[in-house]
Amino acid sequence: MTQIDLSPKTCANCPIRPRAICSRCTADELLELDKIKYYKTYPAGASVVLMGDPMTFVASVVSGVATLSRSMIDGRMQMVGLLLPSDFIGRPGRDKASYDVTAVSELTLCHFHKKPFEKVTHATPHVQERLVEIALDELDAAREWMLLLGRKTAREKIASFLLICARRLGRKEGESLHLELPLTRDAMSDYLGLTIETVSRQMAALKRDGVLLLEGTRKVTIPDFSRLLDEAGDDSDGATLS
Amino acid sequence: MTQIDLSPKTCANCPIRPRAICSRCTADELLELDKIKYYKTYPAGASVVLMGDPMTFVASVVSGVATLSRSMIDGRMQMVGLLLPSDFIGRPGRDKASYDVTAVSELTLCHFHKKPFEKVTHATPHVQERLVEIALDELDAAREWMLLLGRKTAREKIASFLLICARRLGRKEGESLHLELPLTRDAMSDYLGLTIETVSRQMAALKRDGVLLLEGTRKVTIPDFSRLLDEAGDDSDGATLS
DNA sequence: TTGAGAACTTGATCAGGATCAAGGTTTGCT
DNA sequence: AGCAAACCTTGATCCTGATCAAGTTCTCAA
Repeated sequence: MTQIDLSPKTCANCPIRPRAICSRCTADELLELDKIKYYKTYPAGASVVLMGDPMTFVASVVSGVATLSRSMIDGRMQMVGLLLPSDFIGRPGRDKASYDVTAVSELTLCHFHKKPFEKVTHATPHVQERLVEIALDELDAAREWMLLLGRKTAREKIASFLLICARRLGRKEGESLHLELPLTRDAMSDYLGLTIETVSRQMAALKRDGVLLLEGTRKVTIPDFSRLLDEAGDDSDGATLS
Repeated sequence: MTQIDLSPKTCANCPIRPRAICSRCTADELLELDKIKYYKTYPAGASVVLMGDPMTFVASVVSGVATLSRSMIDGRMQMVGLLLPSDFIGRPGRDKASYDVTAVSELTLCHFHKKPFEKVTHATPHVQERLVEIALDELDAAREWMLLLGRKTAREKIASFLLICARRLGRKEGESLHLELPLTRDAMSDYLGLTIETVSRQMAALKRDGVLLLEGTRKVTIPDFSRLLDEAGDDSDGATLS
């Protein structure tokens, strides 16, 4: 019988997400999933799927960054989700993609063919439960984003974006916090419902006001996290760093 | 053994949504659900739950209209969901409300205590599957809304809102389509990320341009549905009326 | 029927962010 | 190293939708 690969890497690639589920999956289930998985790497800028495409797989992000977006006929577009390592891609029970999925940096995905994946997970309530949880997490993020898009000023939008990045990508170092932005200014504008010029100007303004330090264009240092929280205008109990 | 009430009303009140699921629920499951359900009516304007409140129930809308919203400390608020009859309220597996839920008109809900509800549904994959589906539907709606909030003009926002209402509440009558708006101008502005004045002006403009007819302030007639589709700037294959 | 409050409309002015335009930096390829 | 392309910044101007300010029309209860 084949040895099941339970190294951290494999575990992180379980499309039902890291630890939480793996700890509840039986060896048989893991073996089944192992048989149907395959890795694929996309260059920066590549399209993973287009809206309306048949979705024949689910996947999880191993490394790199991807975005979900919707666009209008005239070219206006809005990013509706940001996918970082360990995030899940796919719509159990749905046949067609509802958004464009694009690799923003070089992107490696761990794919699972959808049919066999669904067969494995279909009758296992703990996996279904995890899928509900994933969907609700995404829903919360989307609704948080609706507040941002509908009601926040440009400056607050930028601060909120930095906050999200800081929570997921930041590493603390004494009082201050370092992170590398996963998106270009252009992609940020798509995410925030702004133009690239406004993003650039507001970044400059936050720097001028000492909310952040910039090294080059992507490396950000936040000297005072609570200051950033204020700027984001956030209601949520986000005083803690995850 | 008590007679299980399978009248349309009860079926429509199954929080896992009407027919689709009930047809797959066993008699025992339905009986269990029946035991733990209770109805409650809220006057217009009443708060059903506030963000952060412990959620001790799930429910479905029997009649009336409710809204989900998030607000900022300074009072700015954004509606993040609209609940019409047959819609589901609740977050399986979550303890606290993530949004405010407010009755917009007189609202009747069919409640289920959460603990026993989860006990009934916990080990039944077909219910879990349905819950995934519900969550994904809401996610699609939220992301569609993100495009609206981030990229559409005021006029397009109004048209899109009318479109949504038309799809769910409209009744056809020859070429044209009648509907009664479920929200006040004020609530519309909260939904669309606009001010009440802008909503009023754009409604007037659409009327002036013959996209809609108004009888009083809530009764709308759409003489040409495809015209409305154009105005909404929608990409989706919405040529059909559900 | 009348009156009070809520809901809605309309107008004038203002401002935040978009648009247009030009120049500067970084990155990666040969 | 040198060049082109992509990426980013900054400035000037414009325009959509916000804000401020009256009015008008509904709704409903006494």
